[in-house]
Amino acid sequence: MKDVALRAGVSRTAVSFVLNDRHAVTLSDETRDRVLAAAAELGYRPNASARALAQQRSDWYGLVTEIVTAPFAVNVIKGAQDRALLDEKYLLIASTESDPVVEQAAIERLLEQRVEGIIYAATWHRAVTLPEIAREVPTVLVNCFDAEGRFPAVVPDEHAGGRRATERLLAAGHRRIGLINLDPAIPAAVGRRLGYHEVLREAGIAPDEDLEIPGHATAHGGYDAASALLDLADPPTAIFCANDRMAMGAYDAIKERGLRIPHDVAVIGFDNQELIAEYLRPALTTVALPFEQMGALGVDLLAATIAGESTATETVTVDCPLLERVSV
Amino acid sequence: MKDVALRAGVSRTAVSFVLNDRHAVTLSDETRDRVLAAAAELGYRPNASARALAQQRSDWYGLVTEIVTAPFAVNVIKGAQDRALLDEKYLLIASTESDPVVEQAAIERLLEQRVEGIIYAATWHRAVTLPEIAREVPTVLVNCFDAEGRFPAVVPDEHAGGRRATERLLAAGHRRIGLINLDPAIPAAVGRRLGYHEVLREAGIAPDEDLEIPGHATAHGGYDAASALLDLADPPTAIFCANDRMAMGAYDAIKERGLRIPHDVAVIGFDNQELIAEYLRPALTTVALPFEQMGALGVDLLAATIAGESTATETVTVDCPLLERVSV
DNA sequence: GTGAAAGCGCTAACAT
DNA sequence: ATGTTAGCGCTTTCAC
Repeated sequence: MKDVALRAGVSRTAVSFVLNDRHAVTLSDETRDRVLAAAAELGYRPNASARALAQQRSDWYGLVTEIVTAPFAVNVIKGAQDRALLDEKYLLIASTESDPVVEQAAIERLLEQRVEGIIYAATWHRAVTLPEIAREVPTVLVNCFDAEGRFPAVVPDEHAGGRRATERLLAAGHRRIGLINLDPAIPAAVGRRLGYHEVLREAGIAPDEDLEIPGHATAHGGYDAASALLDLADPPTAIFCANDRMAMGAYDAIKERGLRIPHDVAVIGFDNQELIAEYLRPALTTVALPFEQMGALGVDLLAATIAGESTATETVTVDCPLLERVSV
Repeated sequence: MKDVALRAGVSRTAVSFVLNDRHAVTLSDETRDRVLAAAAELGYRPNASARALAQQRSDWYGLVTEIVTAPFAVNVIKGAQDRALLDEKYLLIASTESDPVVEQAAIERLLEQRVEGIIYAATWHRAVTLPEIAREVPTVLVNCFDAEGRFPAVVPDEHAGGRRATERLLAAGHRRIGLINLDPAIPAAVGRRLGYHEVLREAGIAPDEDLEIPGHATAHGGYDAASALLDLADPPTAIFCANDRMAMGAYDAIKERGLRIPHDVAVIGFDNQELIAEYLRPALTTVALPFEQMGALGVDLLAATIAGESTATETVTVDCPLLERVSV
């Protein structure tokens, strides 16, 4: 920076002002141009650490997540990263491996880097408990929530998603709609099922216990559950699978019986796991979990929290859009 | 830090030494303990920026990749991150969106953060040309290579992978083996095909042009190609699909004809795209692209390059292991 | 509009 | 074994 000042024939102060677009003092355009030219010629590149030190502000957010398993995580990261960049904030990504010890160490590292806040993202919607040190800095939850509501959070609207899927099937003329659900203990299963019931009732259809199976959340589980459903004396003409992997298995069960999708049996999924939903034949209509958007909203919420514009316990609910393909 | 020194009743120098495990000077264990205790009590946390400034060393590597599309990217990130952590280096992840402008800006940002080196990872194996500024700092390529060989790189051994898949099919007794390949212009297609030919010839089987189809790299493409293959007068008894998505489509074509996998037709894939390979029914035997390992090796290579232990143009080739499931 | 000067938190000679 | 001291590159206040 000294070199730039020298070359432009001005003070370091002036350089600093120009480079940071400060208008506290007025600089002539000519001076500005000279400084900028000098910086360009010298290939000057500000040193982020020095700036962070001087300003006592890192311009970083930390994003902690179980990066391992999840194609989902990458979408949250992307959404958060893009949004953060708009504010010229950068994302430090730390993975927890779903291991409390690793997690603690990861957060510790973020704090050493003096992140201004933390976004804690889960790969499936659930309650989490953060290690105490996460409180040292503003923290928001994405796709998860604090059991005691101590952190702001952004979560998907499972309930509305369940409604949406069911409504779509109803709109296609189905009246006997099966539900292959997830582990009944998790928020996704509860919410989606609730929406399903609600919509059925509103349509004057009494939910039929036989049509609901809490499946094992894999293709195999979906296959087994769909087989059971299809072998019913009065089988459903449509199946709402609470995730795409199970829908994948359901496809096999349906095809095995010589039935056609969607002609004989309509299928609707949940998650929009693109590799599956898009490439299944026929392509799967499904309700999307908007991870990217959740990541972006997480950053928004974090920024608001840091700015003190958000109540400590605000929960943002985000809509799960329906992706129409051809399985309904 | 001053506070810690004060509390421990020693100099800041001593604190710095203890905290950094320096043995240049010998400190009594008692002093060490006192310092450590004071640091713990005060909840002292070193400031990474300050340290980076003072040491002129950031302890960071930059990882640039097209984070968007790829479930693959996440594995490279994981491998690189874990490996970097072993050296107490951290990863700054920047996404390019496959857009040169974004890419340039991303690298610029990394350089401002004074990363010590850059790992440039592609989501599919190909030649790339890096922006000039990437040369300002040691850079290695992962899953891609510089057309002019100016950067060290780690790439998968497509050729060996092609051999491995073909050998597996041969071992299962197949003699008529179809190949549904990728776009013939890309390294993956060239290498895998080469391996396939080689192994066939070694087994005394003349490659049959009819059995080779350059497919469109989607489930649809795989379906079409497999259909063509199966409708041949003398159809293959096994199909080597150059990626798992096409294998997914091939499954449909096979099942549609009332044939069973692997009994009537064996299928082997490539990529080990877990969502597909694992959940397909029957689960797909496939050759894995070891992204995680490539990420780790990328970090190794970068470390070596920085240390001056690597020739500028070294290319590390990494093996693609066979994952046995049940489709062969 | 400019320049001097202090300071951000830490490291590392060097002298003691 | 400990203290002193001079930076690292930048920001920011203040007097000019």
